[in-house]
Amino acid sequence: MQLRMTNQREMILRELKKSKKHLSADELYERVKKFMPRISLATVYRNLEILSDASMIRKLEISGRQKRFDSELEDHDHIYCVQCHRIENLDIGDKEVNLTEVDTRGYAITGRRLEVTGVCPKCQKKNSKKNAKK
Amino acid sequence: MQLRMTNQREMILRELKKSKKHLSADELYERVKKFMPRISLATVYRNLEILSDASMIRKLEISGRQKRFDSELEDHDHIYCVQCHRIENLDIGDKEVNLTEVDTRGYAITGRRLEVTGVCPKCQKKNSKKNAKK
DNA sequence: TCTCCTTGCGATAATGATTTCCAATAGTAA
DNA sequence: TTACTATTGGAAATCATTATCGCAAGGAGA
Repeated sequence: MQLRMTNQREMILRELKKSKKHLSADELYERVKKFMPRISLATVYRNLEILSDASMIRKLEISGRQKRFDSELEDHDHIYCVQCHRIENLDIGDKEVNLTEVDTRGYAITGRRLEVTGVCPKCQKKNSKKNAKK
Repeated sequence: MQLRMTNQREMILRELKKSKKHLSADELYERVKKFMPRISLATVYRNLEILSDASMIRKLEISGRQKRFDSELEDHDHIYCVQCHRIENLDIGDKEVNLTEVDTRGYAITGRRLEVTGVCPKCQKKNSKKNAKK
């Protein structure tokens, strides 16, 4: 099957790259709709799937209900707020675990990442306000 | 609120511990149903939520659509088959990244895990058969 | 024991995210 | 132009999960 770079597809890719964040399909839909008011949410889903199959973007299978997509193709690590579900990149420098020393149970490794969970500064602030009220 | 250890709750906990795998709610439902044919899927969901709130089990927020649950409470690492969605534990020994040396962006850290993705031995075998046919 | 109150149950409806279906449209190649 | 195929928008369907509801069960206290 031959891929066509349609306007919709191009716009989706462009907006994802522009944001530099880990957007969900409907967040991206809201952004793209500003330029293409008639685009369908199904088109966004469809193209995110196609683009990640074609390795032009990356699908993050982390964190709860919604999938998130990333225009950064390199493996990198994430920190994830358990409260507001924000995901941010984590720079751990050269401290990564050397997998060659680990028993990987016969798997053919395709990727790796460190997922750290926690409460982000914003939610911490929110929580301390709440607790003060009580 | 006072927790009662009902038969259903006990059975769910027992089956999860017995399996030593990372089961989804409906997989667990199928197992428990063998002993309690009248149990409701809602009860399984409800109790998995309650048990993980009570820190008696752990909810894994990884891998695709379904949540998975684990009776192992300690933080540990996983390897995940991108093809059949199997999850297994990964023992990386003492080679873990020391987070105190990492900029965690002001997050209050609650957990961490290394996620390695790959193709499991079974799927590799399946794939080589397929390719041979072609 | 009887009564009140709370917790938990099973069945089912509702929800939210994602996927599929389908008829219409738009690129592409001869 | 014509024929073919990929892609679209919109709506319906699906899948996992959660909420609701009426009822049963398990104390606690009179």
